[in-house]
Amino acid sequence: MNKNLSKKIPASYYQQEDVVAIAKDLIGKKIVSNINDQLTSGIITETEAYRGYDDKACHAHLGKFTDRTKVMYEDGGVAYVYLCYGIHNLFNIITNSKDQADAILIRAVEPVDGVEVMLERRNKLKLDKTLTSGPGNFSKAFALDKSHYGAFLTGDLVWIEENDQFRFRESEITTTTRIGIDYAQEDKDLPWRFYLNTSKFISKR
DNA sequence: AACGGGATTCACT
DNA sequence: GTGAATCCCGTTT
Repeated sequence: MNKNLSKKIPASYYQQEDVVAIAKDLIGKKIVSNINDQLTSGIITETEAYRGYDDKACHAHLGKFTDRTKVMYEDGGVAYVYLCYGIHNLFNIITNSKDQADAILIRAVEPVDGVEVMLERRNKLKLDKTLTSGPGNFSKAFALDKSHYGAFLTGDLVWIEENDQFRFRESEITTTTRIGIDYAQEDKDLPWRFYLNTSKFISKR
């Protein structure tokens, strides 16, 4: 009774090699934040993979190492958060082993726990798909910002859980191209975005 | 010290 | 569909 209802994913999961496979596998899992004693959770519905050295869309392309990107080179299982367009905190999970600099951007979730808290954080009155779809919107609803740069996904602020109760078919996952990376030349067309097409909480179909 | 741009969102036409 | 908002950071001077 009441077993397996809360299974935090361990660091070894994030340290697997294939960032694209992990990005797809994260669909359907549950992401949780517990910030200022306010717990929010949701089902991951949309992700994008960014692959370290090779990927022209990745901030760590060709080993670029700066104050912003340095956490990407840590062992998998930490958060990489950065400010985009001066407004939006984008939340990523670093994967693979040290120095590989692979990352997965969380682009959308379907809210589960803490909807009232999310509404307050987003200055909204009613739940609709914009509450937690789109990477900036998700981060704001879950109160994830630059203060979580480098946070361990094995810690107590933000983590991901197995979600065995949530079932879906393989055909419910759409594989397509990433968004907002037109500068990445030929890599802009890599099929490294995944979303659960039966959810309405998707940034773009 | 200055400059330019971005893994976006929202309001408006 | 178009454009403004907004600021940190990486690059250049």
